[in-house]
Amino acid sequence: MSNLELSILGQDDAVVCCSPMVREPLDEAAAVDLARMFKALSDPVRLRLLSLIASHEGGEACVCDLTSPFDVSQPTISHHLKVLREAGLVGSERRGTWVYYWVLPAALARLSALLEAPVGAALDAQAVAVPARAGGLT
Amino acid sequence: MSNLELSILGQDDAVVCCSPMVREPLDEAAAVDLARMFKALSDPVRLRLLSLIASHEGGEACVCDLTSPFDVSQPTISHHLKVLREAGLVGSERRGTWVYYWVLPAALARLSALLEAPVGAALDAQAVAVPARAGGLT
DNA sequence: GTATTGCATCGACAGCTGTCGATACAGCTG
DNA sequence: CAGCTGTATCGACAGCTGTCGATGCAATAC
Repeated sequence: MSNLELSILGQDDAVVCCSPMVREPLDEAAAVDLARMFKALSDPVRLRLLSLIASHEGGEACVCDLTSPFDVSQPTISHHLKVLREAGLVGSERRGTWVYYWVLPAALARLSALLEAPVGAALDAQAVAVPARAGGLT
Repeated sequence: MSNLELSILGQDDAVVCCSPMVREPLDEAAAVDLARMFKALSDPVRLRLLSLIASHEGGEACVCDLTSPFDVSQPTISHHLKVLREAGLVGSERRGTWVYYWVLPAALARLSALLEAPVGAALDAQAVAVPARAGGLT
């Protein structure tokens, strides 16, 4: 990974943020970047981990809180947490004996905004699931 | 998969919808279900396909429009479209010679809502990325 | 009918992913 | 110091994923 995390975390340029993909096609670089984040969300254990962390008191949880709810081994949980961290979705820090994880809301917000459909246009498109205007496509 | 798609599409029960995972931990069933959708978004080609479809005139696009922008073969595009379809993210229909795909906004909205952080609470949590309350942890 | 075009499916294969047990490391306790 | 507990890393391995060329099927054109 090296400094890959930084490039992910430091993403404040508006290239991707706040421009739902419904508006204009994603360029390849943005797609690669976003796909990496979605891939981190593509596992049930990681999704539950994320929600456990996010919903935990204080917005953070130590690994000791995150291992028992699952049927998988501790190394596996540690692996999944690493994936979430390298995707820029969570932050972590050791405090004494325990390591704490917390969600990085900006990352979730970025993904959420991307998927956020401009309700007007998009819903119209679905309402006419079989658009009558097929004529314009020939 | 068989009729698995239906169970995804027919999801109007409020179990998952509109309850961001920040509020309460996801149960395993919901996590498995959502992970399947995120997995469909976890590939750069599929993300770009989705945005090409969504941003295309009329909210739909035929496969002929979707093959040329990529460096991968036509069977590969077809495969990715199948993944998106089976994840319940897009719909498709053959009309004459061409097959058209369109985005299912409800599915995107569901994922978007899930990731939508209750800005107040979550941002607080990040603001204190190194919480001052570490004292309670020793 | 045959030929052609658009798209899907098949079979194969390299590479990635999730999982485990074993082990190493960090920090507390005595 | 030694011992213990909480996490991370390592190495291995089965299974999944993305990709391809070849092929099949559907609809139009001739």
